[in-house]
Parts: sequence; structure tokens; C-alpha cells
Amino acid sequence: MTKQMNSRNESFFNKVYTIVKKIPHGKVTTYGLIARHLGTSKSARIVGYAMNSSHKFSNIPAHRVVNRNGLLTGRHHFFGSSLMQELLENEGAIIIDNKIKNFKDILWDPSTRK
DNA sequence: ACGGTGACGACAG
DNA sequence: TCTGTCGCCACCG
Repeated sequence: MTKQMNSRNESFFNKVYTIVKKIPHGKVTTYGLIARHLGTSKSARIVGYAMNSSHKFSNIPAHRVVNRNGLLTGRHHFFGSSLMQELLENEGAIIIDNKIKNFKDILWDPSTRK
């Protein structure tokens, strides 16, 4: 084919969305883990940038992606600043001061693909 | 076509 | 522990 974006047919954004959709209910993951899983561990910022555009699509559980400390850094991009927290708490996360307390317990590594 | 942007992460002090 | 700084790079106007 004439067009080859990177080495795939799919844009980086699309790959990110594919991963995010696979996050199990009640689990969360991080921008860095997603980036690493895609083979570009230094592109965590791009993952965040991709999530910024995820509102244009549906069925993308963007609230399940937090930063490496379990901090809800993207909460302001939701429909109201507390929606992200409410969604996560509804899935069993314990959040205090915008930080997931049981972060290690519900962290999902995309590499496990389960 | 090109450079600013950014929901990050690692590291230094 | 906490804060600031720097490198990172795909996207979009």
C-alpha cells in the first residue's frame, strides 16, 4: 500500500483506544503501561494526548486510565470534575484526595491481556 | 510542512 | 518527601 503510518495501518491513537477498551471492569491502568505495551515506553504523553481526544468516540472507558501514582489527573476533562471519581468508586476503587488508595490492588497491566 | 501542545514519567536536589 | 526540570513524540492547524 502507499500509506504506511509507522509500521502499521493503524494510528497510534487507535492502538491506544484498543488497549483502553480491554481494561476489565473494576480495573485501572496507567498511561505509561499502555505506552510500554505498545513498544514506546517514552510516549506516555502521547497516550494522554490520545485520551484527550477519546471523547470523540464512545465506549472508551477513559476513567480507567490514571497516572503512574494512581492520581486522577484527567478528571477535569470529564463532564464535571467528579464524574471520573464516581465512575471509579462505582467499580470498587477507593479514592481519597483524587488518588486511588487501593491502586496496587486494581492495577491492570495491558501485557497480561486478561 | 512544521512546530506548539500536552490526561506523562524519570530524575535531581 | 516534595518540588521543579527536562526529555519524550504523535497529532493537528
